[in-house]
Formats: sequence, C-alpha cells, structure tokens
Amino acid sequence: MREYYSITELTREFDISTRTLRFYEDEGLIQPVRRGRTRLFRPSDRHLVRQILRGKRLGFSINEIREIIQMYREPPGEVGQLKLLIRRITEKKDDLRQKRRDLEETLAELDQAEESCVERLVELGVNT
Amino acid sequence: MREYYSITELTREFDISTRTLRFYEDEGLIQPVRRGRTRLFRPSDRHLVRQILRGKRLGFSINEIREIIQMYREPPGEVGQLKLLIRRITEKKDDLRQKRRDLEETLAELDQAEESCVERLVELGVNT
DNA sequence: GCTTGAATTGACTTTTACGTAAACGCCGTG
DNA sequence: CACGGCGTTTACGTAAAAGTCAATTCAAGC
Repeated sequence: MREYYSITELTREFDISTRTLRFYEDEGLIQPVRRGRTRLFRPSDRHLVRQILRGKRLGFSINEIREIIQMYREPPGEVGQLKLLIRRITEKKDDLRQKRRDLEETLAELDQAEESCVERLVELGVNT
Repeated sequence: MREYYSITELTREFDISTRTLRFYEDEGLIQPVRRGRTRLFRPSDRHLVRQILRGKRLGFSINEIREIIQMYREPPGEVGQLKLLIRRITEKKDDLRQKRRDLEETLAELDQAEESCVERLVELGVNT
C-alpha cells in the first residue's frame, strides 16, 4: 500500500481535474495532508474519492455525499446520536432501494426497446 | 384510462411544479396537446413524466433523459439507424449496470456502518 | 543561476435545472 | 360584475459543480 499519491496521480487514475479534487477539499469531503503547500493524498483519501465518484454516478449531490461519508466514520459514543445515525442510514438505504427499483424498471424498458429493434431488423431480413 | 390530465393534477400527483412541467415541454421531453392555450396531458404524457422523474432519480441529466426517451420510441425503418440505436441502447444499459454495481457497493458499506452502530449500542447496554 | 514543469490560489465564467415574479386571459360563482 | 382560481407567457434570478484563466511559487535538473 503506497503511503502518498500526488494530485496528478489521482486526476489520472479517476479521470477528474485538479480543480475537482481541490473543490472536494474545499467542501470538506477529503483532507489530504500537506508538505509545504503541496497536497499529499493518503490511501484513505483515495478511497474517499472513490466513494465520492460512486455517489456522483448515483446522482447524489455533494451534500448528500457528505452525509453518506459521515456515516462511514466511527460511530458516535452517545446513544441518542447513535440512534439518529441509524435512522439516517436507514433513510439512505431506502433511497438506494428506490433507485434500484428505478434502475431495474429502466433496464427492463431498454431491454424491450432493444428487442423491438432486433425484431425490426429481422423483418428487414438482416442477418444478426 | 382518463383521456386528459390538467397541469395541476400532474403537479400534485408527482409533487413537481408547473414550471417544471413547462420546462420539460420546452425541452421537448413531453408534448401535451392544447385546448386554446391550456395544456392537456394525455396518459402517454403522464407516463413520460414518470420516466423522466425516474431518470432524474438515477442521476441522469435532461439531455441523457431525452436520449433514453427517444430509445423507447418506434424503431426507425433504416438498417443503419437501427444498428446505431441498438448500440446506443447497449451503452445505456452498460451505464445502468455500472450504476447498479455502485449502488450495491454503497448499500453494502451502509450495512456495515449500520452494523457498527448496532454493535456500539449493544456495548453501551442498550436494549435494541 | 536559469529554465522547466508541476502545484497553488483566487477570481471569474459556464451549465443545468429549475424558481420566482410580473402581468395578463379565461371562466364559473355569488 | 367583481372575485378567486387556474392557467399562460416572458424575463430574470439562482444554486450546484465544476471549468477556465492568470499570477505565483517551488523544486529539480542542467
């Protein structure tokens, strides 16, 4: 496991810009350490970036991603906070399950559309 | 099956604003018919709205949603166009499958986070 | 010591997806 | 007929998520 990654290494690995990484830092999503002024990204930062991009692909906003990331952190010590966190996690899970339903439905409709196309091709006598 | 829905009926049903529906019309996603100047939404428009909102929940942009919607239409008559459409559909499906992987991973991590919370509660001697 | 290339910061710009406000049309009711 | 309610258009505004540009800084290599 590498100790540090440079900002350009991560931009290449994830195909994002330096501006994006700095933006995520400004937003408090990642906190790379500094050597002088240059940012050093640890494996944990790298993993966070991975999670952020995953969240983005799923259509979550930066704020929602921030919330999700906080859920992965060490659970709090106080009972009330713990219960609150569990409620939040449950909500996010429900959210994701809704997305999963949406996804399956969309996939099914696309399958149908594809099949119509193939049928149409067969009608036209095209060797598939 | 109702013949027409008014704009406010749809805003209530889908919990969106009239502005949003007009915006979708401006963007060419729906084409409600008119009686005078008032819009009349047919069941097909209503179904499109449903698909649009599903797409939004999955994080697709308006442009992407427009593309997807066009895929549901009658397949074109020309072979080249048909093959192109099939390629596009395949791409979207790949896209959705990526989202599904993202979704499952995020769900798994949330499950883990939840479990940590529950464990912590047990440590604190809380009766779950 | 000078150049070169990678990083940094800060300011300004852009795109998307609507929100909001103004100003008006149409129609049924008391 | 005045009104309230629903609908319309036009125009401007805005928040989020970066992109872009300019001015600097810094370290490395020759």
